[in-house]
This record gives sequence, C-alpha cells and structure tokens, in this order.
Amino acid sequence: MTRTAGKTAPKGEVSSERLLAVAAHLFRERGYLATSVREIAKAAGMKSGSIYYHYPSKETMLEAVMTRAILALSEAVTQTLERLPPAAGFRDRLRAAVATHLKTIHDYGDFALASREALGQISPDSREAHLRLRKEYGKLWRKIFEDAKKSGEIRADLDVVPVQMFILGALNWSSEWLDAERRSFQRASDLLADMVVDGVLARAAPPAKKLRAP
Amino acid sequence: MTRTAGKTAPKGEVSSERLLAVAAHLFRERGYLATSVREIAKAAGMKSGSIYYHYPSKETMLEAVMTRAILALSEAVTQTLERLPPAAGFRDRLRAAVATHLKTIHDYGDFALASREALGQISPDSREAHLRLRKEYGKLWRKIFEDAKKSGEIRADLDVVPVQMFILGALNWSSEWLDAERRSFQRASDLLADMVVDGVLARAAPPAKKLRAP
DNA sequence: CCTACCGATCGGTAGG
DNA sequence: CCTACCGATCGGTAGG
Repeated sequence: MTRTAGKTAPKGEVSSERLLAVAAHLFRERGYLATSVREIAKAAGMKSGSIYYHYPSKETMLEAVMTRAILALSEAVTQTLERLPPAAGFRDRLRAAVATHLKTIHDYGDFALASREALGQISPDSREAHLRLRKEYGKLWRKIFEDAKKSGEIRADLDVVPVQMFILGALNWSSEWLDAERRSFQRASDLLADMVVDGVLARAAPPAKKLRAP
Repeated sequence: MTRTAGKTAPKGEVSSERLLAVAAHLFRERGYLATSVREIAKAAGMKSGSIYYHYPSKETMLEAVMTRAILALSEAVTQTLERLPPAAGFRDRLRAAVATHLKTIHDYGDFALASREALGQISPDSREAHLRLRKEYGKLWRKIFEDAKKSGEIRADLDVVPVQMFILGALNWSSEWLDAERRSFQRASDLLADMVVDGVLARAAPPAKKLRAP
C-alpha cells in the first residue's frame, strides 16, 4: 500500500515518504520529544541538515504523521461501512467498524501510536486542526449509533456519546495489550462489539455468536 | 487529603511533597520531557539547583509521581470492594470499581494523567517496577470477573482478559472527554458498567436501571 | 542533499 | 536551599 509502483512521482517525494515512515517509527518507539532530528536522519541514512530539505521543521513531520493516521482511519472505516449491505443491522455495523479501526491502527502502527502520545506536543493551531479531523472521524461512529436508535435497535434513552467514547477509548488503548503478532484482532473486536451489544450477563438464550461457534 | 494536619513531619518532607505536586502538574500539562527542571523549580518558588536537594534526579520525580498514582488507584479500589456487602453481585461490584477508578483518576488528576503519557520515558528498570504495580491493580479487577464466572453471573465461555482490558482502556481514556467539572462521574460510570453487564440492545424488559430512573 | 556552525537550553554538580 | 557553572545536546540555518 505504501509503495505502490513507479508512477511518475518525483524522486524527492519517495524520500520524503520514507523519511516520514522512519520518523513515525522513532516517534512511536521513543516519543516525539525524545527523538532528535539527528536520530531520524541517521536512521534514514542521511545527515541531519538534510532533513530540512524535505520538511521545514521537526514539528511538521509530526503533523504529517498524525494526519496520515487519522485520515487512514477515516477512510478505512468509511469504506467498510459503505461496503456493508444496506440491510445490515447495528451489530454488523458495529462489528465492522470496530474490526476496521483495530486493523487500521495495526497497519498504520507507527503513525497511529505516535499520534496518540504526541498530540500534546504540537502547536495549538496544529492541535486544533488535528482535533477537527478526529471530530470528523467521530461522526462516522455517531451515525452508527444514531441509526440504531432510529431503527429501535438500541434503547431510546441510551446516551450514545459516552458509549461511543468508551468504545473508542477501549480501542485506542488496545495497542497496550493486544498481541499484534497473533492476529487476534477479529476475535477481540467481535468480543468488544458483542459485549457492547449484548452485555456479558448469563442469559436463558445466550445471544448472537456468529463467529467462534463450534 | 494532601495536606492533613501539622503532624510531626519534618519540614523538608512537606516541601518535597509540594514539589512533587507541582512537578506532577507540569508533567501532565506539558509532558515529562517538555518540562524542565528549571520550570518545576520556578513554579515551586525555588532555584533549579535546589530541586536536587529534594530529589536526586528529574526521573526520580516522575517515578514518584507514577507510583503515587497507581498506588492510590489500588488502595481506593481495594477499599471500595471491601466495603461492599459480601452478598453484592457482579453488577454492584463492577459499578463500584468503575466509579472508584474514575473518581480516583480525577482526584489524583495530575499524577494519574502524567503517568499515562510518561511510561515510555522512564528507564527499563523503573518501567518494569511500575508495570508490576499495574499488574497488581489488574488482579483486583480480575477477581471481580472470576468471581462472577464462578457464581454463574456471567457467561462461562466469556474471555475475561480482553473484557477487563477494554474496560480499563475505556476508563483511562475517559479523561480525554469526560467533563471533570460537571461531576458526571457517577452517571458515566454506571452507564459503562451497565453497558458491560446488559449491553445496549433494546429488549422486551429493559434491564436494571437503579439510578437515573424517573 | 552535505558541511560547518549558531544560540539556546538542557540535566546535573561543586561548594557553600 | 542558593550561586555559579559544566558538558552535552538540541532544532535549525547558511552556503554550497
């Protein structure tokens, strides 16, 4: 996905792209402030002064990293939801959104995780711009809940704002413990979605288990 | 709570305590690395060299901040659970734990939030020590779920580890959006607990609404 | 994209 | 708890 084909992209663009990936990786591993321009340059195989040929400042690199991450999330979830059959209900929509969010965070790991920690380190203007993008992303989720309310699938008196925030919080935190190697995304995301939908209570007729059934 | 009475505490101890609170505040607001020893000193009304009379290093201060936060959480939740009647069921235990976690994070705001962002900035040894404390805290939660499984209150096939992590993730993220001023903790924590217990689905008989009922 | 460099700031220390 | 200071490192720039 990152490196498609040759295309006609100018040479500098390729390097800038590679440089950003290197920076994102270091930002994620050590944190934005703990990563020096010299380290980024070294990891990218160039001298520190050369960084400024590609980006006007270190902060610009961070902004670019953060923008990639949130746009990737927005696009992925948008696509996922569009591809669902129109008849898809709340459970399927939620499952799909959760799974896509989790998978995208994994695919864009360095970009996504660098963003989470570094939001506090950018200028107020940049932060505001980034929060606008986040807000747009939140709207995708809001719609899932609002639709489910209209269709009567979820309780009419449910306060969907905190529900949404809890879910996104749970997802954003998952990188702290979810083992990326084992590809347990599908299982974990279905578990979360079903927990939200059905709860964890033992019941006479245990609800919906589409996956992981014997 | 912080400043109890006069007691017999040596003078230096009071200052060290105050200094830590000041540091925690700055760590939270700007981040650990973005906060200089000089800034801490200035905010505490002393010269930067004097910091080292109280703490051997900046990192030591961060470690102290983080330890306070996680110990406060452990103690608060332990007490809360102990004070519940032995007959209390899963829902009540979960509600109590969620509310206490949320309230404690708020009460120890600077300490708790500084910790979340700064874990990546301490030495491997300190990090390991801190993660041990976190693990202990996690055990308190684990017990709630394991007990509920034994009593048959929650589904026997439920994988409680991700459930627990999702809940703690949702709680830790809540500081990003939950309005601390409005004291909406009780409402938010009941909502989360009930969502986990019952799910959000509309049902013939809508489940458990102890609070916020007409 | 490199060399050579600048001013600023950092955490920390010696000695009182 | 202060004064005075150190070496190291930082982001960034000029000029090529």
